[in-house]
Order: sequence, then C-alpha cells, then structure tokens
Amino acid sequence: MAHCVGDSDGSDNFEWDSDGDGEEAASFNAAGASSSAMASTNADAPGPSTRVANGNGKAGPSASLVHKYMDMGFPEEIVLKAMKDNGDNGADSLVELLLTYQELGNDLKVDNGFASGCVPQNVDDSDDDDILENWDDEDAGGRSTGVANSVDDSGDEDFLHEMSQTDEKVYSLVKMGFPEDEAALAVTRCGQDASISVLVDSIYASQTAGDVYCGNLSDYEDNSYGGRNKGRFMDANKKRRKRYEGQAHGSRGPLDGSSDEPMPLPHPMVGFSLPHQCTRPVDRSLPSQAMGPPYFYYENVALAPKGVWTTISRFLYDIQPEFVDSKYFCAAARKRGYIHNLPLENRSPLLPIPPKKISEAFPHTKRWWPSWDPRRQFNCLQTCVSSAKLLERIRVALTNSSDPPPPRVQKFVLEECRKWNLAWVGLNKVAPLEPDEMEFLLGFPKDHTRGISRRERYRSLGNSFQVDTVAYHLSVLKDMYPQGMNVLSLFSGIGGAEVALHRLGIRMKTVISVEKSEVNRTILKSWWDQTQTGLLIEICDVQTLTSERIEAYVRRIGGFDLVIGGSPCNNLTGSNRYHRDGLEGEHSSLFYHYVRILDSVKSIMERL
DNA sequence: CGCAATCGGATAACATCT
DNA sequence: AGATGTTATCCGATTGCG
Repeated sequence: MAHCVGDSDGSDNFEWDSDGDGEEAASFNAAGASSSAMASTNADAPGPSTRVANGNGKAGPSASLVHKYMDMGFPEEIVLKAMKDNGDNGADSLVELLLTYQELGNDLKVDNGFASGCVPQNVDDSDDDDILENWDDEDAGGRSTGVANSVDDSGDEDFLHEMSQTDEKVYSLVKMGFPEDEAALAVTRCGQDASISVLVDSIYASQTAGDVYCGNLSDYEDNSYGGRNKGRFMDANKKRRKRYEGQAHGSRGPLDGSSDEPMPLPHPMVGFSLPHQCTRPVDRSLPSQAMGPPYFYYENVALAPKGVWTTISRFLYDIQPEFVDSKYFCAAARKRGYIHNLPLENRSPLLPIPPKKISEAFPHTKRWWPSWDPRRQFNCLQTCVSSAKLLERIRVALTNSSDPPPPRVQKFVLEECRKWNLAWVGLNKVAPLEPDEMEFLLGFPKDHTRGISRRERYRSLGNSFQVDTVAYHLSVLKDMYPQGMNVLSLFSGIGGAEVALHRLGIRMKTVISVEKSEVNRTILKSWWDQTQTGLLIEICDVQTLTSERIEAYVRRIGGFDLVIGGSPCNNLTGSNRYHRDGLEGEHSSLFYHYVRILDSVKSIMERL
C-alpha cells in the first residue's frame, strides 16, 4: 500500500486556491439570500422569457449588499461586476463568483461587451482568463441559491423541456453577441442538445467572411476554437444528436423516464467483475466519443424509478451501467449503478480486504446477537437513524417475552432491525450504528467525519461512496497515471473518491471539488491537508462552474484525467418517493450539471 | 397482494446565541 | 426574552420480488 504521500512536488506555489471561503460563504448565506429581494422574483416563472426580462431589466444591486461584500474584503468594482454577472443566482453563487474573480486575477472591466481579453497560455500569468459573460449559462438564470428547501428550480426544469432549452441556448448566444436569427438557426441545425461551444462553432462555420461580430469572435477563435477542429466538432455533434434523437427526444415531456423501457438490474448485482473471482469481465464496448481521457465515473442509486437509468445512460453515451451491491465488498449492502468509461481489465481490490460479515466487522456485538436474527450483513447505510423511542419499544418487548421470543415479537423486532440497520449491543438491546462504525464500513479512515454534529455525520456518510467498491473500479488508473492525476470531483461529499484514489496509492496533483455542504467541504479539506501534497480547490455552487471557468482550470493544470461524481439523489429513490420525480426533481437535476460539465470538459480538452 | 427496501422531509421540541 | 439554529419524532410512497 505504498503511496506517494510523502513526495514533494514543489509545484504548489501558485496560490489560486482560495480556500477558507467556506465559512464566509455560508455565514453570509442566509443574510444575503433573505435580504435579496430579487431572489424570489421569479420563483414560479416557468419560462425563459421571464428570465430574460429579469436578467436584463434588473435594477442595480442594492447599496447595502454591495457594502456587505466590500466588508468581506472584496473591492467595490469586483462586487459590482460579480453582482451583475450573478444576476438572480443568490448569495451563495455570488460569493463563489467573487472568489472566482479574485482567484483568477481578473481585471474585471465593467464593460458588458463580449470579453475581449486574450488568453495567455502561461500558467503563472495572473491575468489570463476573462470571464466570458453567460458563456454556458443555459441554466444560470432565475435561480435562487439552495439555502431554503423550496428553491426555485425553474432553470433546471427548463433544461428538461426542449422548447425552453432551445430558448435558453438562443438567449445565451444572443448575450454573447450573435444575432438572434443566427443563434436560432444554429440551434435548429445542431439540435437543442448541442453544447454552446458546438453551437458557436456551427455559427462560425456557417459564416464565410466579414462577419458583423468579427471582432469578438475572432478573439475567441484565436484563443480557443482553432478552425482546424471544426470538422471534428460537427461530427461529434451529429453523433450526439443521433444518440439523443433516437429516443423520442422531441416528444417527451419531463425526463422522468416514465416513458422509457426499464433497465433490468442484474442478479446477483456484482457489476462487471468482482475481486478474486475467475469470471472474466463482461465485454462492454464504448462508443468512440466516450473514450477517455478524460475518464469519467458517475454514480447513482441502482433502485431508481422505472426508466431513469435508461435516461441516464442515454445522456452518458449509452454506456451500459455497472450495477454493484457493495455487500460484496463490505458488511453493508449498497446498491448502486456506475456509468464510467474506465478499462475493465486488471482491476485490483483495495487492501486490506474488509470483513463482509457483521460478526467479523464488529466482533463485540457477537455475544449479544440472538440466534433468531439471521442477518449477517447490514442493509444500506442511511442518512437517518432510528429514534430512541423505537429502541426502547424493542427492548421492552423483548424483556417481556420468553427467551426465544414468540414469532410475533421476533417478526416485529427483525422488521425494525432491518429497516433501521440496528445492531445488538446488549441484552435485548439494539442500537443504530455509530458514525465511526459507518466510516469503517464505508472504507473511510477512522474519525474522518469527526468534529461535526452527529446528525450531519450520519447524513454525510449515508450519502457517500463505499470506498472499496469505487476503488476497485478506479484501480485500473494506478498504472496509467504513475505521475498522478488531475481530478474534477463533482458532488464530492466527504471525499469518497479522493479517499479511494489515495488508498489506491494514486497521487492527486490537483483536485477541483464541487460540494455544496460546508461541513463536507471542511471534512475533505482537513483530510486533504493531512494526507495530500497536491492542490485542492473547493467550489460550493455547481452553477458557478461554467465552461469558461472549466477552461481556465484546464489551461492551468493541463486537463482533467478523471471526472468523478455521484449526484445526490433525493427524490430518486428510497424513503422519500413521496415527492419523487425522477430526473426532473430539483436535486436530481444535478445529474444534468454532471452531464453539462463533463461535456464541457471533453470539448475543451479536445480543443486545447 | 403482502412485504421488504430505501442516499428524506415537515414540524415540534430543545439548545444556543444575541 | 426573543430570534435563530439544531436535534428528535413521526411521517410517508413507490417499486420489485415472491
């Protein structure tokens, strides 16, 4: 298990990691959001036209807000520019933007024209990235930050409705300076699924010479989109259109998958291969445009509503998902699907192999485990734990029963034990797993999540990767990247992906991590500082990770080797199917951010 | 059809801060 | 003391499988 933690790379001198922002961002969250009247202006606005009006017709930012952020140490012009660019996106996103501008050393001219600055290639140059306004903001409008639960999510819903999506694309292009008719034509030509970069390319390709917007575009062309790649782009775009159009893309309503054919889950749920089994990995062919690098790895719950996985797969190059139950890797079940383009050969498990039976994982519980409880493994570790009241009811029921309790009591107790993952910790006494026990089951170092409230630990752990499972899939990267990797980690949570790579002995040169929860960012950061020598950049709001920001990162670090993430999947499964809405839900729509960002990374890396 | 499985949420009750 | 943040309690619905 040797790894390169001790190595000094001496290359972390450039201080564009603006960490330490988490606390500030969060503490100003509530105040900023509540005092911002615009956050709620279009809470119910369904269409993009409203958004256009809001985006353009908005009055100037309030003086008190400006002062608030100036008090945080941001120069006035940066605050003004960020507020302007941020639009209605809320305080969280605003802080991110402020930090981004500062991080990138933007000169922040307040002009609202198309960015005219050039983009030097030198990593050390402090003035290299102009933030191109609304470059890829198909869902940037009309959205308040997710501070409250009842966020306006019209932006993401629009993403799912092709008409609105088309409007959004046209709007983005118009804001970039293209004539509306040209923009609309491009969207018609390339399909509403085409990324902004493809659309731009298409517009430019259709022009011959002497464009009216030549000045802006040529700057852009020179620095980013070499004309030589045009053919390849159009080709890739056509392929993608075909892929999407093949599945009733034009006529469906919400993408909740309800109209799709279901994707059957494998039995047993062992994925493409398991450690120490002689079965050959299945033959999975990848379409050429899905080949890495960058490699990508996407996780979601296996037991999603009907058709959701078909839809997810369709957005990820139609790659066949790998459904794995982590009960083959540890003592707790965890049924997940993974879509990735990693090689399947030469996987190797993390060592030491964790115990797969409760009695081996927690030997001290063995003496209290009644013979009539047949469980040898836990169910899926959840984000919530049972109430103390239930534990007491169970204890009373058992103490009032004979030694082998009557079948009715047994049934009741077993039912509750299975439902809440209870362990026997004393005579007639059951209890939920402790957070550190969950850390162990999930493959994290002890006390990884220590320091935050118990409830937050449960929530963070319940949402996390099972490290051994993910590491088994990622293990093929070790020999491919002996010098280390640059990783884009989306919805990182407590850093399951990072821990997995670390435990595999894969060095992480740079990790850009997107995670909304402040406590999770803190956990990842503190683990990073203890174990890593590379650079960690934490981003709070996925919406601020625009394609121009991605491009800036790609230029700095020379590209991403791995894009990894699982989308937090409230509403997709489990105990809250009450408000479940498949891929249309406000949380699940983070999947579309994943797709958007992956798309962005791929096209930027193809270009550069 | 019953049952097990499931990466949540609204609200009351409680704790902490100003 | 009142506002604000955190924890505890009881809720639920949908799916697949036998």
